[in-house]
Amino acid sequence: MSVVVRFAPSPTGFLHIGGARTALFNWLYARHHKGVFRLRIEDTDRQRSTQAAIDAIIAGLKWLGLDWDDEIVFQFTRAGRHAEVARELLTAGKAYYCYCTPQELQAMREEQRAKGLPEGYDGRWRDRDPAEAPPGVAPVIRLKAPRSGETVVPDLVQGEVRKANVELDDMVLLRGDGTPTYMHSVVVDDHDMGITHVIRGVDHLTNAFRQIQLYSAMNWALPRFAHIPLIHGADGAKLSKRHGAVGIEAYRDMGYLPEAMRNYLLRLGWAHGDDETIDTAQAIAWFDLDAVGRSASRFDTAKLDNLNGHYMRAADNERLVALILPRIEAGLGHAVDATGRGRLLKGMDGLKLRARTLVELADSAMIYVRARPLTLDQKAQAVLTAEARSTLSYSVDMLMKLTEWSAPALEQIDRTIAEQRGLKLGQVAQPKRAALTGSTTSPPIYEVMEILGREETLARLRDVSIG
RNA sequence: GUCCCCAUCGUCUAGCGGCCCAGGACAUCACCCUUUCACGGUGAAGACACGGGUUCGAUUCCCGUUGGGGACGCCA
Repeated sequence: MSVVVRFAPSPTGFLHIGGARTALFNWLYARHHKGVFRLRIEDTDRQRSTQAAIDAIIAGLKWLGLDWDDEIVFQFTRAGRHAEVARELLTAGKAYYCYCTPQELQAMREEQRAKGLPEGYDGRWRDRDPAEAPPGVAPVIRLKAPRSGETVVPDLVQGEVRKANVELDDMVLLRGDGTPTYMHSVVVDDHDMGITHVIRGVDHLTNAFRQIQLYSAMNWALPRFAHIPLIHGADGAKLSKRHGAVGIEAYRDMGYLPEAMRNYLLRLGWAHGDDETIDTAQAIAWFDLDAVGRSASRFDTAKLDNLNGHYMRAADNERLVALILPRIEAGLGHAVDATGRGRLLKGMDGLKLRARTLVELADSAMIYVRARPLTLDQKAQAVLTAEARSTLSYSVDMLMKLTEWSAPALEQIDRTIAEQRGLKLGQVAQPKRAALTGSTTSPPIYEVMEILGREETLARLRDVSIG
């Protein structure tokens, strides 16, 4: 049997971390088994579904590099089919009209809770004659679920989870206005789309019981279920707006690489021995559901940062420059010219070794494109004492005589100066760093000088030297 | 409240009865490398929630307690 899985988000918000991980697991499972990964937008809630959310979800998946097969299925367009199945059930006596008003149901729940009973619809219209229907109430169609015995979810991750049927009530298939509920559409669509494996968050586990009852009523073969654990915030609570970034695109904006995100998300709830850095090709080769754990995990930015640093170091320099250029130009207030771009490209090797996010990378890259005179930060100013500035002006003289403008030659000059003046190399180099970058930390300063070029280097040095 | 699930270092996890006085990674600390900061290297500190069983032997199996999470909509 070839594998067909789906990611089925509801377009009521952006693609959050949990959804992204669910999508990733589905995608990996499909790719590993050479199956099909489908995307279905669950937009049956017309009030809350928005085009903006659909766009955000699609953009998020694309950014993460999770490509889906076939056309996207929009659940709402299938409402006719959903109603058809509900009517079929009605005809077969496996579903019935329920005329309860929302207020009535509300009162029912309150009473049950007060008595400590499990909450749910009590089935009062199950066998009642529709002739007794109160006027003016548009009935819903409910599934006539079994009242005894138990329903079992055979789950690839959770094992066999069982629940007594008395705990389950007759779920609504079609609303009073004739539109299908989520519970009903999911089953019909998964069946019609030939879904073989339903991989989703454990928050859907209890839904699975009711959905299985519907599969049984229709005599449809059950898909395999795999309910994966949830991702919590650093404080252990459910991921929410309080934790800052919620949408996956926020992580893109914070400067994370999609491959780093994939690797990080993969390791949340799934492991392959002691392996940590797992690229996508390796993940596809290794991923399977049997290695998915059952306990929830917390989102840890520090580890994401570390992984991101790793993938940035491995990333192509041209790609990195392209990624940070918009941010750099925004900071500058104007476009970066060819000279600047050339410097950025040459500087990448030194820069990317020191950054954990693209934002940090862009910030540190500013040293190559900033206009003179540079603004010096506090520490840089402290380094540039009168003595340091005079040493600097001496080095300007030395540098002007230099014929070969290369990092090794530039370093040799400072070694000579240090020796002449009885200073440590750092005492000569650090003022240069301050003058050339406006800061006390940067890539190796001779590398910076080489990339900046003779003219720019000398100009920046003169800006702060004395004499 | 009812039902379901979970429980190894601060975090992510390995472990599927003896190889474990528990391994790796991130974070932390120290040292090395070094013109700064990183990277890299070496090392340190750091966990089987608790209580009962089962067993010759439990982190691993069973029960309970505690703690955490999830679900209880004509939302998805």
